[in-house]
Amino acid sequence: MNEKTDLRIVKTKKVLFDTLLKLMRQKNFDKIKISDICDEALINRSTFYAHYEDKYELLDDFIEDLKISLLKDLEDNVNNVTTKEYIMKSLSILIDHIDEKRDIYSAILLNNRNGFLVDFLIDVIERESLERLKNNNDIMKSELPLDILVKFYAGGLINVCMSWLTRKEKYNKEELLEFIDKLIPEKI
Amino acid sequence: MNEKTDLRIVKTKKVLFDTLLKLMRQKNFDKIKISDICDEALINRSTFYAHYEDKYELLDDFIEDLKISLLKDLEDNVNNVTTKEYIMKSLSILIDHIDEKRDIYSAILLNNRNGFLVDFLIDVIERESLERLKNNNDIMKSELPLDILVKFYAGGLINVCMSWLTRKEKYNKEELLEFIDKLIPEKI
DNA sequence: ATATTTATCATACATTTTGTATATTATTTG
DNA sequence: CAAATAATATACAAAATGTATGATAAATAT
Repeated sequence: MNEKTDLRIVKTKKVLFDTLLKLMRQKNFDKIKISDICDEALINRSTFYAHYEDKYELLDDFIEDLKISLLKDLEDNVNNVTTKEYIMKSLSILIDHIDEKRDIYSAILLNNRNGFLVDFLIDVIERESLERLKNNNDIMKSELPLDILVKFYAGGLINVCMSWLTRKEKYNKEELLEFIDKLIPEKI
Repeated sequence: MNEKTDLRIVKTKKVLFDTLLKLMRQKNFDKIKISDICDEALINRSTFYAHYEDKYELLDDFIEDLKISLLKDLEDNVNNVTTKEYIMKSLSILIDHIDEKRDIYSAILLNNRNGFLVDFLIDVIERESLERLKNNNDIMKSELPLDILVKFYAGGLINVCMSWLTRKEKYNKEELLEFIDKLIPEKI
């Protein structure tokens, strides 16, 4: 196994991704046609259909790629620290990631496809910190269910990061992280 | 001014809304065709075009309607209390609202069109509580910008409410409000 | 109640976009 | 270099959209 995919396929998918991104910066995904993408990408429309059923599959694949690259950035985030430290470190990596791929995430945001980030963060927190949270006396005695707590922070923090994306000039990365630091309680 | 709209228009829009909702519960908005809507609604397709340019305009109008009804529920939420009390009351009304219109919001959520709720909550908080927040010493000395704070809570709280929508059996409305109460600090 | 207005309908048709099929060409892999 | 296969060019069918028009029905105004 680990069969290498044909170079031509790699090329085609890359140009499809690039073109999709380019078009998503110009207009809403809803209004983008498969023929638009192919025209712009200079590939034959039948080639598109050889790879994807429709444009939604292409977008899914595109976002899947984003997720994988995000996961890769996160993977050596060693988790032998406190929950807060871990979340802060994860968010720092996430912010670097979306900052580097600013144009991509702006387009994603513009097209209301950023929901996956909240789920992603929930996954990360649950995978890495659920046990620690369960053993946290402060939280357990607050009688706040963990799933609620995790959803609250994931939703809030991603919303802050995404809004920062559109107003980057207002605060720099370090300031943003300071604010986030203040939003997450120590005792968590 | 205040010219009454023709009854037939009211009827047509209502059946279009109802049908859109029905279809959105069955499949993704992306996959719904104008002809699907018209067939199901038993209206002529040219009638559709007499009112809307495309299905996205219909959806916008539908969501606009939701917003208006939400605003109406909120409007007699007298605001002579603390910020926390005000936000709690607003969320209580919001939760009642989405609970009553559970089917609608489930469909909206399923179709990733719930982003407007976060913006809506931000608006509500900013309109009603920004001045009070500005005069809040605890917040001001924390050096957390208000816009960040508001976005954090709006994103987090809406995310909690939306996830509750899909797992209603887990907690009842009163429990949910208790949890939210614990998530919002007293001093705010 | 009747006249007027106008929204809806039925129908037809042009256009756009999608989806599929096939033979040919070009590129990659082994 | 040979075999495999991805991409292309092309054609065409089907689906969906968008527009136009006269007839019909429903609502409003007098």
